[in-house]
Amino acid sequence: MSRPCPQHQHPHRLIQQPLSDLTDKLRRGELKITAPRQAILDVLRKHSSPLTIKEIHTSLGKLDCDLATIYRNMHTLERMGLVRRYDFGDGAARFELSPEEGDGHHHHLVCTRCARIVELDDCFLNEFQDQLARRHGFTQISHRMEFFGICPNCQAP
Amino acid sequence: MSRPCPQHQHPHRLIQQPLSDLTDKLRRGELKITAPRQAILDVLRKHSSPLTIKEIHTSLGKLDCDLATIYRNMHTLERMGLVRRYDFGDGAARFELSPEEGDGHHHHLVCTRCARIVELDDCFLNEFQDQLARRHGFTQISHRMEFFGICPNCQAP
DNA sequence: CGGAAGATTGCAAACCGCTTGCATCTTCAA
DNA sequence: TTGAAGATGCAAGCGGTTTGCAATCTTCCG
Repeated sequence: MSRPCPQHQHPHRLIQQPLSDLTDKLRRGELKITAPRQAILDVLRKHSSPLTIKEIHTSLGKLDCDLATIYRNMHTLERMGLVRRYDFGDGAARFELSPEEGDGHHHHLVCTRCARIVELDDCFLNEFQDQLARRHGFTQISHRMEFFGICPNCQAP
Repeated sequence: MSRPCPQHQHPHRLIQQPLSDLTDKLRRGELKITAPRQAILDVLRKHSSPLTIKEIHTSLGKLDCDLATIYRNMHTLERMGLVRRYDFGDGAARFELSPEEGDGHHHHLVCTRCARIVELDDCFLNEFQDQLARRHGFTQISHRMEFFGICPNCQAP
């Protein structure tokens, strides 16, 4: 069922291609960029929406590798800054390159009928978030925010 | 392992005790308030934080009932206004009485080390949310927002 | 160069949250 | 009284995720 993973030929070959601007962090860490990892990052970079493991696996195409490998690598990449999201309501984790902080931080508007996702480009919560941290004595503060509704296509005529 | 459910004695007895202010909706609907449902609502009313199914099941104590019954009732109660949340990062759904809209709408600040949850009492997103709906043509819009950080107790000295 | 130690992967089994099919029981209405 | 509708317990099943293990590859050190 699963075709041979290219990993079999060159398992730990260090790949020196530049990563996306969002993944400089990854380079700074001591992470070996193996073929499956490179392929996973390529898929994530190609899509603007957060992807499930299954979607990533499907998108790998010829670079197909074992599901367990993807799951394990998502944990590894998460430690390096990848964002894991559970907020889409179906119980499956979704991943995206954009870090919670800094440039590229954004939120989504999700249609609850057809699952269409609209990217929102500005986040206005930084100041409020900082106030919150001071008020409650929290550090390393971050947030998640998603909007839900019914998109124009899905509204009954 | 599971002790006999009290349901066995009085399965569909209508219980007429007043529900919490948040659950007037439930009364208006045509929902039979059975013993397991009453017990579940009691547990939710006793806790200020959103609870997982497992936590609810544990809290039921002597009113213990089958897990499948809780799962089924959560769907039923959800249709009546109960709020299901997936935004706590472990993939398990959590439930709370407060509805998404109207009075009682609020968000949380979660400690990522000890899971302590701080309730935040004001939500300032309604106006922004309405703008968003107009701009993208969405209807029935709602949102989820959670903050994460490390609480004072968990910060290294 | 050779070989040990560590990292990564594929495979299969297990785990966990959740759902569903079925028999049983209660309620409610005819 | 009788039958339909709804709720529950039980057990099996499903999908997403994790884990144990052996094999393979890289790195490092003698």
